[in-house]
Amino acid sequence: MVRIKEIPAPAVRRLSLYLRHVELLSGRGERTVSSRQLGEALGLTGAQVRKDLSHLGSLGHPGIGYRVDELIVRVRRILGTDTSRNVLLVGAGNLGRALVSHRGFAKKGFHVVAVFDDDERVVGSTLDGAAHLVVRPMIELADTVRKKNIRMAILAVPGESAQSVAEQLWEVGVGGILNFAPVTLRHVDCAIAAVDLAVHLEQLSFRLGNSRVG
Amino acid sequence: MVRIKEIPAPAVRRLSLYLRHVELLSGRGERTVSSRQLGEALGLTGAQVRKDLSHLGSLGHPGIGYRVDELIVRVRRILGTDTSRNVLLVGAGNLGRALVSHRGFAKKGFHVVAVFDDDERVVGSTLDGAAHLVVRPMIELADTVRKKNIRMAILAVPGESAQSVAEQLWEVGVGGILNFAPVTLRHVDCAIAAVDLAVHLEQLSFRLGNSRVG
DNA sequence: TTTTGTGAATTGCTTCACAGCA
DNA sequence: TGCTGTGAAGCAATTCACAAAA
Repeated sequence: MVRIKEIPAPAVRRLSLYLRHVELLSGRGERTVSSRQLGEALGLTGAQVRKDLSHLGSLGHPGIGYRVDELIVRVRRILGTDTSRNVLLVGAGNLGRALVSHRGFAKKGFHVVAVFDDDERVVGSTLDGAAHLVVRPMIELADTVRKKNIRMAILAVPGESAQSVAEQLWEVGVGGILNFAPVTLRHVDCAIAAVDLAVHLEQLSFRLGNSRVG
Repeated sequence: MVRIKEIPAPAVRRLSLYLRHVELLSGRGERTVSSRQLGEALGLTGAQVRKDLSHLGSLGHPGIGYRVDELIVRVRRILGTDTSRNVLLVGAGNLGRALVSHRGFAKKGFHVVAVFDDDERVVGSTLDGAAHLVVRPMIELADTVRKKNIRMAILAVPGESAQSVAEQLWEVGVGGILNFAPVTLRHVDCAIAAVDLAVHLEQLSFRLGNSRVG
């Protein structure tokens, strides 16, 4: 069987950034962009950009650069954002509520269509700025995932419950989890993206402590 | 001149995760942990853990493992979180407000001590759950940074204003920016950590589209 | 000219495997 | 025996540099 060459993980991460910038250029009416310009905008070399984009197949035009509309279509298809997706949220705390109304998700075609929490003080309440969403108890998870064809979840619960909720998500067939809880999720065979907000500040702190910045 | 060996960036990222897990173990009353156990908890090999920790100097005890209290002290010192730090927030929107009350920051010793926004509809208002914080106009930025000895900022403004705000932060002497805006910040000589929430969902989407997950 | 795509060279990270200590 | 620290090997990613296309 012919296997499509794997795209290296660091390259996939950068694809999102290329897309983001090229969408910006498109909004400004730009028609083409060179690897050099794209790199410049993101703090990368042109060679890096070309190598990354070469994974999508031959797409650039020698002497011209890349056509922004072609690039957008191609990268979206690879990332799977050429079509919109339903997403669910578990954890209706401060962070969870902010994420539901985050405009960046909708802009990329991710729609939060269900919210779950097991705290009976919030179950049944609606969310500010998203009044169509009522917080549901976890017991309804399986049902909703099936009915709304949900494959991705945002996990914004306390660290103590994160592992257990992740296992529930996996059991009902969710294939990808964006985890905001400060724990490493184990033994769930999903794609997992972890965002520990405090860890990011910690990383900045490290770089401040060891730098010639300033 | 003798130069301290640089710690590779991927190793520094993992140090935060080691610390997080070892703090958990400490809370459970564990006294020691082996590289194997630590790796197991984070999905890494023991060799990886040992190599990473070897950058901190010889710290483990052959036949025993690592003592959790020693490890905590040592990693915190390297990351610069052995002492607490004042942080400011720019952007009092939904996300910004959620971040101010994020308990994970305080747990790691990061205290949001000032909030700025240039929308006159929010300047002067206080934040739920943090009533001591009044939203200030950007004009007061320089003054506050100096008075409160602030070196790190959280940037939660719309993409359109992010670059300009970042430049202001840099000009008043902020050395590290945690950027939630969906743009790449350029021409500011600060340490920058970027968290584009939509990009993380996009990465999950990619992995779902190309996987044997499930 | 300008700019791509890509092998080759290089750099950097991870894994291996084992000597040495407790 | 159990476990660390670390050179050496292996693997992966980045950068170089240039032929080819417009």
